Amino acid sequence: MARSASAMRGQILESALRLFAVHGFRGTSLQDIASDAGCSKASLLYHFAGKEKILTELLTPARDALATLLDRVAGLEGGRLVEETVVGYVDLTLRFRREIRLLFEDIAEMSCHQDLNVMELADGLLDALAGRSQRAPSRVAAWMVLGAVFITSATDDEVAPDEVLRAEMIRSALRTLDHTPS
Amino acid sequence: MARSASAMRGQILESALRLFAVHGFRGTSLQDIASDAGCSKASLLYHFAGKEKILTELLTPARDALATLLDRVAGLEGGRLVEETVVGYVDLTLRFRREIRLLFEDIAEMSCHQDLNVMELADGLLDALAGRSQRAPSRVAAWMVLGAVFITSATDDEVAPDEVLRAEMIRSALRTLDHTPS
DNA sequence: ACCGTAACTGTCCGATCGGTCAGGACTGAC
DNA sequence: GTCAGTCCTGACCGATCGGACAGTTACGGT
Repeated sequence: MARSASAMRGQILESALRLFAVHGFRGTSLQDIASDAGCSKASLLYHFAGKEKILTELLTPARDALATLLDRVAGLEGGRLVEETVVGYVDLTLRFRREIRLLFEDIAEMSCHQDLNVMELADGLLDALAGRSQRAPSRVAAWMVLGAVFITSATDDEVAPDEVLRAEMIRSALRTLDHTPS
Repeated sequence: MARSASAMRGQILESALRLFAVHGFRGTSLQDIASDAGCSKASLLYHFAGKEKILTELLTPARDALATLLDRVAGLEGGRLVEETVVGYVDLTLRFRREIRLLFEDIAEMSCHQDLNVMELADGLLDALAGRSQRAPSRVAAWMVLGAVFITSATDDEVAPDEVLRAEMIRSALRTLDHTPS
């Protein structure tokens, strides 16, 4: 029995992060976390005020890191601003990969579980976007376009009128893919 | 009372799509849908074998449209392939905007509900990525980079080694933002 | 040795949710 | 009129989940 407060807390957070990243937040019960961490459910609620507080504590470091990045680039402008922001943001997402994954797991599980097998189609789309290339740069760029268009289309309409949004999404996507217009 | 089978079914699907897009799939109960559609929960389960079947029927048109697109570009290659795929994919996401939104609502709700207010930070990040510009093209491109990096970092590691992934994400993101390296 | 306190647990609870079921209401065919 | 079949419902059920609480165990200071 981990008789140190911080030891058990750490164990709980570790188990929660792993389980959340596999089954999603809503798909993981307190009992699941407790079993994995090797303690009782009541012990969870002794260390954390509630299930959401566990998630909060899990995501706080990422939030703080993002805030720090924004502070750092606050004084910059022009090319330096964009470059520093992009590099910082990429590094940040890679560092907090598991945290981001847990946010997506609910979607992934939802898309797969149905009879409609979306994953197979996503592979085909990825292939086409990469121009059937298997090279890593092409694959990465294809993934980025897939995610970019997907998220942007879910954006509030107020960002841009539909026609502008459409045109810019297409142009930006082609730029991402390093596609020189014919 | 809609005494026609198809009328009630349509009403249920419409209510479900709207509620799912606001509260997410898991955040919407059968009772919620029934109340909104103006029928009993039991009536839902008369028309649909289960909650998941409602989601399936809601997402099937989008799935089919994607499959059709992939079929259409199956014979193409090179520049034509990429262009057709991008345009088709963008049009498709815009057409099924609400369906996509429902997939993201679980994430959005999770990110907002906490004390950690991520949305405010996301605004700041968007601003920086857009180089503080308020022009629609810059804003759209910034949104795309935000989504692209976010999703790609959650990707399976097998797509590319971390260092390659990092370098390509940065380069692709800067291309997306139409940023000419200094 | 004693005691206060932190760490931990078993047990119970209310709420909610997805789903079942027997039966009522309506409609069209004959 | 009646009968079959579709449409719809109220009531109920089992399971699960997040959370509350009283009580127990272990430990550190004195």
